[in-house]
Amino acid sequence: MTDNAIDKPRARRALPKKVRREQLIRATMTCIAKNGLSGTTMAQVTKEAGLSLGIANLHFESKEKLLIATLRYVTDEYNRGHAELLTSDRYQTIADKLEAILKFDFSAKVTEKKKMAVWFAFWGEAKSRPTYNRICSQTDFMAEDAMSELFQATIDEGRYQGADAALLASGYTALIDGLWLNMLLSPRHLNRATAHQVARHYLASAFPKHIKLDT
Amino acid sequence: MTDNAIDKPRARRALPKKVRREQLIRATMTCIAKNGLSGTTMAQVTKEAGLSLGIANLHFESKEKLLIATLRYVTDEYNRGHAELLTSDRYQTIADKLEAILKFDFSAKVTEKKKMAVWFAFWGEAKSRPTYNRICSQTDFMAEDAMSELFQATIDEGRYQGADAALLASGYTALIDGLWLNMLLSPRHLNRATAHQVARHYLASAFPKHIKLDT
Amino acid sequence: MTDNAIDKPRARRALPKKVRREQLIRATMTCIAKNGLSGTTMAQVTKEAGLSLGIANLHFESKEKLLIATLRYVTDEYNRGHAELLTSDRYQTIADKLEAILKFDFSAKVTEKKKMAVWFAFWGEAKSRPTYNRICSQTDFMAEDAMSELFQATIDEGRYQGADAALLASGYTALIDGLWLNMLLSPRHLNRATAHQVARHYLASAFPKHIKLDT
Amino acid sequence: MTDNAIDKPRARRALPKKVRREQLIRATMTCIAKNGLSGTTMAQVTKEAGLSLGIANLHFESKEKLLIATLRYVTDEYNRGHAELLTSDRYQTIADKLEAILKFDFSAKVTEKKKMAVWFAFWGEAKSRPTYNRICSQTDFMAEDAMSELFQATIDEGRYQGADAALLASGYTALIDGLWLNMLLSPRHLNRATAHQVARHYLASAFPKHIKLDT
DNA sequence: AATGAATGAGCTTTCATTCAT
DNA sequence: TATGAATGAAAGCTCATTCAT
Repeated sequence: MTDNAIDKPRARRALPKKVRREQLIRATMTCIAKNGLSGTTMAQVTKEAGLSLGIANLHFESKEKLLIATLRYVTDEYNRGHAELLTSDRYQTIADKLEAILKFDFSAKVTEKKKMAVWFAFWGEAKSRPTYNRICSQTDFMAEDAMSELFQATIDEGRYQGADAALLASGYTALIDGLWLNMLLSPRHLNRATAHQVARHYLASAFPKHIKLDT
Repeated sequence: MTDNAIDKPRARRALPKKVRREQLIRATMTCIAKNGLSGTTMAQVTKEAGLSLGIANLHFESKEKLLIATLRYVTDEYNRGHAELLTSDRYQTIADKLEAILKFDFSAKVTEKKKMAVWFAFWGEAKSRPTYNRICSQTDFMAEDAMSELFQATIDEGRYQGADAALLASGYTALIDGLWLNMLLSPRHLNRATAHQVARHYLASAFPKHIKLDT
Repeated sequence: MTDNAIDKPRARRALPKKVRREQLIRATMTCIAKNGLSGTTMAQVTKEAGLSLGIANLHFESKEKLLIATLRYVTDEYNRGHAELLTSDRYQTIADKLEAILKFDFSAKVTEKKKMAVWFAFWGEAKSRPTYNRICSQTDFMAEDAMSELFQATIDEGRYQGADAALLASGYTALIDGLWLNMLLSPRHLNRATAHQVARHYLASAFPKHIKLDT
Repeated sequence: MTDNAIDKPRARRALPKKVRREQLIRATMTCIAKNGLSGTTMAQVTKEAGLSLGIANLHFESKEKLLIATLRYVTDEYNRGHAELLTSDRYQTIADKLEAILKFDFSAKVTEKKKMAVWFAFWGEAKSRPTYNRICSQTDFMAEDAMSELFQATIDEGRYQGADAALLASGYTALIDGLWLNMLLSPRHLNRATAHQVARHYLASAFPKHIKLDT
């Protein structure tokens, strides 16, 4: 109702499907952040988008599909960013890559309130919704697997005795999830900088030769 | 004694009330775990409890209050257990206490699926529901504060150079939250034993003199 | 909205399920007669019954089930009446029974406008709705079979040469259906008495020894 | 000739219009047969016709008008065929004409499933839709009147004592309607040949000198 | 003349809540 | 205290119709 409703009065302008879809997904994100998953109605979403009630069903068939598209929008973005970063040859050293990951995981884009709100709203329902669970879990698995590989390379390079890449990756993933959750719900108590530092500590204590505490 | 005799008539009426409330709260937990927060209806809950539809409103006034009572039931139990453990003089050493905390946080009782499902269901909605947020956050804060104190004592005792108790507590809390979340949603991928081990690693790497890896 | 809404203002009186169901079915019949099948809405039906909107779904689960219950109410009544008549030992002779059938098929109760309207409303949709088709067809089949038997007995008794009971029954059923349809839609052009006479002619020309034209 | 040359530019525009209308009407018939009257949507009809959604409103103004045009298409065709047949001087004798009527009423063209489905779909709603009723009834009246005349001629010619042309016509019309209905809804139980035979019996028993049973 | 994205009234359905019993 | 039939606001969805292109 605020940002997106630029040309409200009788827009009636046919826009490309992709544009409308994104418009609606963004409105959905705003509504979920504001009112939660169950508190989000089609009427709200379309009003937020400055469009008519029927449009959401026209482009997404059902509320459920709109919600899933919204979740996918957020997870895909993360997955893409994460994968790009890990496969990029921009980073000369493993240490650089680890730093980049940390930076990415606590970047403004990734930790945008709206996105994290969407993320956790779905996670909260995931126990009873296999589809949500699948999408959320898959994102976690992919990230964890990728991190596990990177950690193994780090261990090999640094000759860290007795370090277990899989276990460390499991911990890193959980730590990130937990930090995001706490940042989202108690931003005054845990801000981005602190959360970043906490995660850095985790890596620094595992890979002291690669990650230093003072940035 | 006379106390009992006097109280009995009252107790007869008072006890059932408490029993009914707990009966309904337990049914609510089951329903939330099965159908999610928004998918839980008064009809389901009362059926699950084997009671009549009207009873829930009679004892809790509204669905919202029943839900909050259910959340409180879970968080209170954790808080009580956690506080008891930390203030107990059962544990001779700090190391024992740290071990006890780990054991507690991954005990069968605390990580019971039903309870964690309730926990995260409310967390998912917390962004848009101040009341839920308050209850969930408060639990986290209390735990984190207590852990911070314990970690400080550990640091003092172990003369861990440059260790930051608050930061470690922040990380521990986030890690626990993240591990619970992953245990709940991907139990096949992360079981209790592994999660426990991951958390132990975290503490072991921070306090190597107190926590050893091989248990 | 007229007949049934006797105690409209806040009835709130819990009535036996059977009573409510019949109340709703009768209201549905009225609405179908007035507005057609597709023109009948839950809001109309419940208003007609003088009840609240939600009540229909409470007692019938869905609109579709209410409609089917309404159809069944009409067909069952006909089936029961027809079967009773044919198995009754009230009638001394076959001729009496044939007369009774005629009388029944054009009785005020059977040819009540509301009922015939319901009947044909469903018949009109039956082509695309297997459930409607099944119920309507079954009613026709049962009547036709019963008539075929009765006609055979008539033929045997009257020694009507070359008469085919099945064919006559097929014709009688079709004739009745067609007469009802025309009575319903053009009551000024075809009234009950005339329709009755037309059917009587049909039987009289087939079984002149049993049925006479002048009644 | 010059006529053609002049008309062509006009014809080019005029013809497509008529073609489009018929194209849409045929698509509507298919949809009604498949999905019923209420189940037929503009989107379906235009898709079935392979045209764009907006086109139906362009050519028919509203769905209601398209539906009525479709009904008229079917009834007009019947009316025209019936009238042509009755006024034709192709038939030498009254008996021939009666035979021709029978043949026509059970011809493949008239009893085409799609057409009968349309017919009865409208009949089912006719009780609550005066326009539908008028069109359906008028068709019946016209046929009945014409048959009444023909039957009178038959009676006169055959000197059938006590026969009532109007009553017989009323019965014939109802019988045809009923047979069509049963053919449509239970084709396995009543096929065209049998229905034809039933109707033949009706005429044969009324006019034995004109219509014989063995064809 | 043709398109199809956009609109929004109107429908069925759900369900927290009420209250006569 | 307990019941569950009854209520009605609010939700998702459908679809005839409109109109910029």
